[in-house]
Amino acid sequence: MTVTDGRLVRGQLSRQAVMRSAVDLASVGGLDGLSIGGLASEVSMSKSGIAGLFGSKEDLQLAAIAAAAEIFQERVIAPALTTPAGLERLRALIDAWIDYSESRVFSGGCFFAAAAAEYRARPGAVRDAIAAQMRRWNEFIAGAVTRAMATGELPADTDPPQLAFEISALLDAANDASLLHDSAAPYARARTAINALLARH
Amino acid sequence: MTVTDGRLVRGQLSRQAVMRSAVDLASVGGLDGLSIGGLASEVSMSKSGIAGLFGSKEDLQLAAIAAAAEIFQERVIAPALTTPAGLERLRALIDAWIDYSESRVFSGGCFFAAAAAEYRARPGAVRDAIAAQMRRWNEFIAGAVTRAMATGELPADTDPPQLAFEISALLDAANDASLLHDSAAPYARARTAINALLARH
DNA sequence: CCTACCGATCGGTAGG
DNA sequence: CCTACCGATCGGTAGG
Repeated sequence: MTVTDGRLVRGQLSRQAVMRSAVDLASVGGLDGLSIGGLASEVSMSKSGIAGLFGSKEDLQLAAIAAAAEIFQERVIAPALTTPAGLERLRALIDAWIDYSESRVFSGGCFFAAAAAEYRARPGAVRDAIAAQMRRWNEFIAGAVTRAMATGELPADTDPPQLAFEISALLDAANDASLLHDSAAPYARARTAINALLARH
Repeated sequence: MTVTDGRLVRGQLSRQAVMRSAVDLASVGGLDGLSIGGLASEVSMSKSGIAGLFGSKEDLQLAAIAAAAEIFQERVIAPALTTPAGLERLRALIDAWIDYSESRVFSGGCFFAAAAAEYRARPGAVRDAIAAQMRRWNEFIAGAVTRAMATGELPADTDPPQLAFEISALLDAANDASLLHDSAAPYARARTAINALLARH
């Protein structure tokens, strides 16, 4: 397969555009509510055109999780990595996440929060993939906390996984409440709580 | 309609049992995944028997929300109300909620956490009913905080809605992570965080 | 990538 | 509360 194969290039471009729509649809209607037919009409393709791109519905769901992870990387992780390690990077990470949620990168808010709530009690490959992403995210926050301890900006008795749990809890709650009540106020509450948390440490 | 009408009595008993199954199914598979046919086979009734009890799927969903609210009242609110108002009642409320989530009163964990995540981006009567229940719950926590301020157990500059937001964020995060990772550890993290929060105030 | 089709299930209703 | 049915949509496949 060469890069100059027109069909391949078109196929890849189309697949990327299809995935962007798939993730957005799933953030609102759920990964289970994401139907092959519904996605097909959203992107003006035939149902079997979509089916052919993925193979099965579960493959489509797993592809959506991978695509969402890429966008999360671009929007949240990458911007934070441009700042110096330590408390500044931890704060940049929190700001980037709030911006990612509040600016509605996905119509239904954070894709992973929605997907985790939907599949947390349904064993299988989809739940495993979501759990792996969530674990990565929490470990990334904990790593940023550890770096801020190394610079002396957070005290040596800080418990990184515990603080990461608390930070992600407050971020998720802001995402949840903002969507449920059509309000930006929960983001301010999360910022207030996280600032107090970091000031206390 | 008299209480001695056999058909009525049986109808009410059956409706209650049906609702209990409906809420449990919805806690795992979502309020949208709750199908009339699926519920029918779960309780060994005909599909139109279930349909006749409710009228429409949306009515079934709204009835499930109301039934879940009743069980939540029994399991979380009522036990807390047997303790004296103040910090003790606030702590009883938190303990009761953790027990309600951890003991899997519903197979999929807290029904409202699941329903809120599913419908928060889908306007309509179902979302409105869930939002109203969530608002009530947060106001109840805030009220308990206010009482603990009145007894002097929490300082006068405490912000009740802010503290209620933080407490419910930590509880929801424990429910989420416990289900997603099949672990009881997140409940201990939530307890640790909430204890620190209350000790700081 | 398409049309055309499969069996299964969806929400809902007629009629009893 | 039941059987029997309606049109629509589901995931998936055959064949091109």
